[in-house]
Amino acid sequence: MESHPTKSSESPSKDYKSTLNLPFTAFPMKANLTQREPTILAQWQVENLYQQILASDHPRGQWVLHDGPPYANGDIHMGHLINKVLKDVVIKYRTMCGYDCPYVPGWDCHGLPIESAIQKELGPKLKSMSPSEVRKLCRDYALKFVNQQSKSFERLGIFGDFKDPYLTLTPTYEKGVLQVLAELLQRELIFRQRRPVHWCTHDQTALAEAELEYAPHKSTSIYAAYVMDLSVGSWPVAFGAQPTSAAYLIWTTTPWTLPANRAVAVGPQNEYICLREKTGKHPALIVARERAEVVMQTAAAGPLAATYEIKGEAVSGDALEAAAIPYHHPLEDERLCPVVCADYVTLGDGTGLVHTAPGHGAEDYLTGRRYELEIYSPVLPNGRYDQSVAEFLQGELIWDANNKIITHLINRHRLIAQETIQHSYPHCWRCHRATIFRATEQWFVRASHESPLVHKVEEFINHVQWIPTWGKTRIAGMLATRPDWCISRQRSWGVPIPAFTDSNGNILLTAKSVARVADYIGQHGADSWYTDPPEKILGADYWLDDALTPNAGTKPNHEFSTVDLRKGSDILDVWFESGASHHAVLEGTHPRLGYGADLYLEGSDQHRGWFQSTLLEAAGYKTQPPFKTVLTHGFIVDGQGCKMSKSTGNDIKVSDALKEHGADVLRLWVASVDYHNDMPCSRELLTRVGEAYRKIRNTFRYLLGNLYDFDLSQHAIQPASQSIDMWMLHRLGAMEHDTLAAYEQYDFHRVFRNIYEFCNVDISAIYAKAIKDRLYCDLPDSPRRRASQHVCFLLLQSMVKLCAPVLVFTADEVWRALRELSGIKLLPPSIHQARFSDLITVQSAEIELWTRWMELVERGNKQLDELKRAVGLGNALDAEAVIIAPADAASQSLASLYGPEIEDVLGAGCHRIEVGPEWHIRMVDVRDRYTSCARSWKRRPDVGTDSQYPDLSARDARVVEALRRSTSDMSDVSVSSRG
RNA sequence: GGGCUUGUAGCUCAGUUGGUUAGAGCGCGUCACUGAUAAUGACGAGGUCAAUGGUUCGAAUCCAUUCAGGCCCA
Repeated sequence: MESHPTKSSESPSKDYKSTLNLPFTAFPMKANLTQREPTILAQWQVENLYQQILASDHPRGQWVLHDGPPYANGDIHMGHLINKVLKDVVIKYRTMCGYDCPYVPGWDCHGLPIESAIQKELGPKLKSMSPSEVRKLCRDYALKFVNQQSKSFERLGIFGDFKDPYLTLTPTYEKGVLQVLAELLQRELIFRQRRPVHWCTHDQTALAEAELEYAPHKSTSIYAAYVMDLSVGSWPVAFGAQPTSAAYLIWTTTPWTLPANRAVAVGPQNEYICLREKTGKHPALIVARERAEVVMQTAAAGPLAATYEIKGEAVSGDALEAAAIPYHHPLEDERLCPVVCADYVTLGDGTGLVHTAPGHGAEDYLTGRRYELEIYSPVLPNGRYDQSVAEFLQGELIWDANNKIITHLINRHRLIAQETIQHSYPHCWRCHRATIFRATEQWFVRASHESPLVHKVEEFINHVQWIPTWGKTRIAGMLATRPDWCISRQRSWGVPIPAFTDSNGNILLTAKSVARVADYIGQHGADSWYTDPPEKILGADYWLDDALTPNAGTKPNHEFSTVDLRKGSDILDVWFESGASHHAVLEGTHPRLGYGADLYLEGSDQHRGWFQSTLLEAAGYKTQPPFKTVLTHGFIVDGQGCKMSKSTGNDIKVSDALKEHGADVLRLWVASVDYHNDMPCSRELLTRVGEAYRKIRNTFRYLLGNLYDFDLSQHAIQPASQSIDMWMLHRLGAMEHDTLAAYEQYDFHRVFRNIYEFCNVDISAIYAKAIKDRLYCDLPDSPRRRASQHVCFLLLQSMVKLCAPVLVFTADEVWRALRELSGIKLLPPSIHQARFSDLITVQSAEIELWTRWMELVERGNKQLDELKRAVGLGNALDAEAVIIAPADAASQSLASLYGPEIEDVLGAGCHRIEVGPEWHIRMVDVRDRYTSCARSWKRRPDVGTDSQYPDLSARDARVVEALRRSTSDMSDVSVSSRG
């Protein structure tokens, strides 16, 4: 080994380093994004970049993504991040395709969360304040968070009209909302009805489905006997002899609804039997056959402590109904209630007989309507019983009433059993307290499945592209089963439902009156509803002369006198407000956008939320759908695929992640995972993405580093057809093609994969390695070198564009470095003003040969590794590639043509061609055989050919000699023009 | 409990209409380089395709059930 000539023994080596064209660039390897990004942002501000982009030419016309408004409350979280980044990526991509893509961010500013926050701040002071004063505080609160979130979004590199966003609290927006309401009134799609709605007794308001959260809740469940009046109807003979007393056994988890009981529902298909207690002292019980065993076990432990047994045959539910034996109301003995049939009665739990209180349950209500039962709801807004109930319950809080009712039942021997159960139960999204169903007078949009509105929505749905495709199934399914939409809320922070009542109780809410109020509020803001008198708001006496409000209790053609009107105090559901943005923004606050957005892009939860409220409203009066495409993304989960939440401690804060990684890394993370499903995120994953970012950045740096003396206008040169350059261009073309297709299909994780693997494999492991020798060692102006530099430039230019929608800061930084190069000064200042270039295409005939050469390279690498282990060969430059080619002339000529390229792709010192039966390669340790070139470090036979440079290979000797001459001839021109 | 949906190496993802020994990049391990250097290259080890049971000559792929997640609802 010692006999091998080594580099260190060749002292002149150091002297040659100055004759090399080593990479040079001011572009730093370390990104330091946390510091750098804000300076880039500041630069964009100075350049007024977003406005510049909007003002430029857009040959492909307008393309609008309409922003779904986040709630103006709290700091932004990862959910905001993915949504806004995805939107921004789409918009930047479209912009670079030549579209005009204005982005108007919006905020949902009204609603309970803000009002609750203010209430909490105010405490008891609240009572002394007028709605207007409270609204002022709510407004300030909302605007504060709009401002805060706005800054956070901009920090993420999101472009948009942040100086002129849409806010649901502006008068113009509010006007738009009311105009939509007027349109729906015009088409008789709004009605008023007494109906059970989800009700929060703490916040004293009706709640929408979207305002509920389900959580475990402990309830007292009871088995209660509703004693039958056997003097009426006919005892089913199948039950055996008629007992002296009998009862329907019901099971409920809400004993407090017993006062409102109006019927017992049975399943028409279910079979019922009669249980008799052995002693005969207690009433016989009617239960579903399938539930009998469970009931007997439970009852045995109950207050009656009795054993029951089955007597007689079973009868079906409809037979039970037909028997028409009423029962005595559990709390009002004199009231007789019927047995009715209902499809929803299941045998999964309970007794198969359902206590039905039409004023306190959705299904109960429907049953109540069908059987014309009283929709009775004796509970006040604050959750206390009114005066219509039994005396011992009047004024009682319902949650406290359970025990009183149970005691009452026990005293009257009507409680068969009682237990505490834990089950999932709806809670108010704000105060997190359990909610109830309570029948009240509310405003509804006719949106249940029999409404014409729903048919129109179904039609719209078919004309929308849903991504992923199952979005359509999902929203269609929801639509098919949805109830009418309760749009009234008993709060102050929102858009008022501009209904008036006169002293006779007639209600004024018509398309005309609402349109009139819309104009007024559009001028004076919704606050004016609370401050200004009806005659000022409406302007003149008013007639109910257009669409009647069904069930509003107003006679046709009733004449209202504005001085006799009182303003209603309900406001609209916030979902109605945001759902109106298709008009209030696209045709109202920002009419340049126009109705019918190209894209809505939100989390998949919005199938029930914004997409649906938008569709329902638009279907009420528009002929075209409000969006052409709906794209949904999933939710953030942790490394284990579990939901992120503060309570489990697996949540990642945007501000922390931003501080640690910078916006571009976070954006790259968004692009790296498949957002169609849940998006995994963890510290480890972000670190991984950070590494990917560094690889991409370093690739840019390497390419830039090799272009320091490249002038596009002078040096651009076509590579030789057999060169690795051609292979590289071909790969670039293919990558560009697929990456742009991936953008077009919103497949951003494919964009990421393409770019990242391209950096790792095509550029770094293959191309950069192969062209090192020619870039570093050739004469600066050698065609071979210039051709590779040109390819480096093309790579850089293409990749920086492909990265730009995602890596908004880094791409801009690279772009500005690119502009500094010679001969290409016409580029726009920022990458975000650039357009995608035409695709690079390379004729494929010669390219196909490269699959064969790459196989040889792979085998060569394995052999180099074996040589490394076997004989300690550390450097491929000390090896010779022996390319074995078939003997025919064509193969031999191919081998000699591609030999030098294969040598370079392997990073070998030299190559030689041999004849063999088939294509093969053999790597040979030539440390004993050849000398290493002191300049290129290639170990090859032609070292020392030039006697003037005995330590150099032929190529290097020529180069050094040429450099020597040029420096001595033109001593004022430096060899390398770096810096 | 219902609707929609997901489950392929440690991680992120590919796997066409079922067809050899299930792939890639990263990470990891080992080694090399020190002229991309807080970089770079090479080689290598990793998988019962969530589980079970079917259909089939043949299943990651089709069917059923189960388990574990997610969103929405009850």
